[in-house]
This record gives sequence, structure tokens and C-alpha cells, in this order.
Amino acid sequence: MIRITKQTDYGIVLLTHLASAPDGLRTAPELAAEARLPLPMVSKILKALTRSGLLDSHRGAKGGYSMTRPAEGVSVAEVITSIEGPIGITECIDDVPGECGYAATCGVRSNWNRINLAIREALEQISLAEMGPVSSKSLVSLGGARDQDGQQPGGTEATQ
Amino acid sequence: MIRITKQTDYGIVLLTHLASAPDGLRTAPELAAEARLPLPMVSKILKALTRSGLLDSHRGAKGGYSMTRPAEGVSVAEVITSIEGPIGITECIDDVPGECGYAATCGVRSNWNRINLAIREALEQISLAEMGPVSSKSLVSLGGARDQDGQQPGGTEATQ
DNA sequence: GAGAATCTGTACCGAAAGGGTACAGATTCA
DNA sequence: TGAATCTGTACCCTTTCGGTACAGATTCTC
Repeated sequence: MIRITKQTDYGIVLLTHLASAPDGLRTAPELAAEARLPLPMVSKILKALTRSGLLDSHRGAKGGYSMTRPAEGVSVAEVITSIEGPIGITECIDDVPGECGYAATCGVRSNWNRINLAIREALEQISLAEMGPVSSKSLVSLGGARDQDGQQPGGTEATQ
Repeated sequence: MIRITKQTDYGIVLLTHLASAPDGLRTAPELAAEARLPLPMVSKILKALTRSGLLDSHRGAKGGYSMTRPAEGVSVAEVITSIEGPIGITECIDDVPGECGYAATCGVRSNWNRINLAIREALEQISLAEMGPVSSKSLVSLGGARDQDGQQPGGTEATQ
């Protein structure tokens, strides 16, 4: 199956929650409670998002995490790349050249790159603001009162 | 990572080889030797492609596999679906409704479906004929002399 | 300055999926 | 009748992912 990992799925939800925080700041335990996810998992995801520059971390007693950019300016592709690495459905990723030992004789390589690019572009066109439930209402009410409503990830608990 | 399975990768290569067969017929051992893959693996993949209608199987002494349609008319999406099942990067696939227990409260569901659709469309626009090395030369010379050149899948042997 | 609260980093374990193999059976042609 | 082929099932091994635990560093508050 062509699937994103659960961590990425969780990451999208966590960022959506963070974007809805009135003061723009949330601690890891707060986010874990809101998204109903285990704290160590949340902490691991937030760390990855911080290292990639999507989040700012504030240490100390009144610390927490805050977004470096508004949700409208963050694409889903950025979130996936932050947590999983470069986007591509095969190991043939033009961002990482020279990794495939069969590149010289492999005829399908350049064509897979075309497909990888198409998928990447599709993911880059969706912003984080469009992923939340607010998308069906108003995209500018991100600072409003909307949290702790028990949102869950995109269906990762379904059949398996 | 968003990845197709090796079986799908192999399947693309096997179909490319099959499309280049002069008489349009190849046995599983022949294809295994050409693609340099283990026979049981090849057999398993060919069976899946046969069940989905992409291949015809001919049993008996002079049997083998042949394509039911020309490579130009087979999309990469069809091959992936034949081997892996419905295409979608989350379990939220609109082809399989009612599987997600959180659908009622999950705000990101409809947006993931948009992304899944975009990816599916990208894969449907690439035909099998465009995946082979012949794509850079001539698409109509599929019946020509081009085989057993040791082609390998799309880079699955790279780093791991 | 001490203590509490927070983020940071590493290491580890168990479960699940995928990759790969083996074997017995059914079918067709010579 | 026998050889060659496809069909189907079952099984094991490896890798990856999800999840947990623990020690350390930083910052604010009293």
C-alpha cells in the first residue's frame, strides 16, 4: 500500500490543534491530551517538526511549542517531508542522486521521477489550514475557540 | 515513507519485459531470468496481474503469460491497484466507505480524500508504455528486439 | 540560589507488514 | 502417458514502524 506513517498522520492533527491555540502556544502534554495520543509519541513528532523549522520550541517552566508560520503557509508536503523524509514512491528520488546502483541500466528511473514529482506537487498544493475542520467553514477563524473536541487522525484505526 | 512495495516495482518491470516479447508470450521462468528475480516471486506477481485481468495465462506445455491489452493502454495506477489494492495514502479511501470509526468526528477526512484523488489521477496518466526505456526512443517499436538486457527495478536495492 | 517544569536525546522492545521460499495439485500439449 | 506449465496455499525470516522508558539540559519562579 502507498501509505503515510501514523506519525505523519498524527503530525497533521497535532499541527491543526496547535494552529487553533488562542495564544499560539501549547505544551506537549496539552497537545497529547487534546489529540488523545500518548505523550512520548507526541513529543517525538514535535521534536521532528521543530528540527525541520515548522515549529519553535520554548524551553523552561513556561515553555511549549508554537508554529513558526501560519497554517495557511504550511503545505502537507512539508509536514510529510519533516517527519518521513523526501517524498517519493520509489527509492529513485532526484533529490538524492547516485543512490541507485542500477541507474545506468534501469530504464524506468526517469519515468518514476516524473511520477514522484506529480505526487509531490499534489501534496504541496494542500495547506495545513485546508486540512482542519475549519476548512468547510472559515479559513480565517483559526484563532477562535475550537479545541479539545476529541479529533482523531485520518482513519488509522480502521481495519487493521 | 510513501512507497510502493517491491512486488509492484517488480510488476512494472515484468510487464515491460512482457510487452517487449516478439510473440507476446513469456513463461514465468523466462521472465524471472530476464528480470533477474526469483521465480516464485515472479509467479506470485504474475498471478495477481492475471486475476485482475491485465494478463492472460495459458496453461500446459506451451503455456505462458501474455498481455490482454497493449502497454499503451495500461496505466501505472492499474498495475499498482492490481498488486496492492486501492490507491490512497491513508485508510480514508472513498472507494471503501464506512471503514473509519472516526469518520463522524474526523475533520481531515474529506481533505485526505482530495489528496488521494490527486495522487491517483497522477498515476492514471502514466501508461506502461511510458515506463520502459523505449519511451525515449519510439513507442511503436514494442515488438522489436529488446530483451534480456538485465534491466532492474526502479532502484529498490539502493541503501537498504 | 534552589527547585520545579519543560524540552532534548538516546536507546530499547514488541507487533505487524512485506519479502521470499517451498510444496502439492491441476491443466494442457506432444 | 508423461513432461511442462500454471495454480494455490502455507510458512518463515527480515525489516520497519509504533510505542515506551530513562537520563540530561534548559529556563522560569520563588
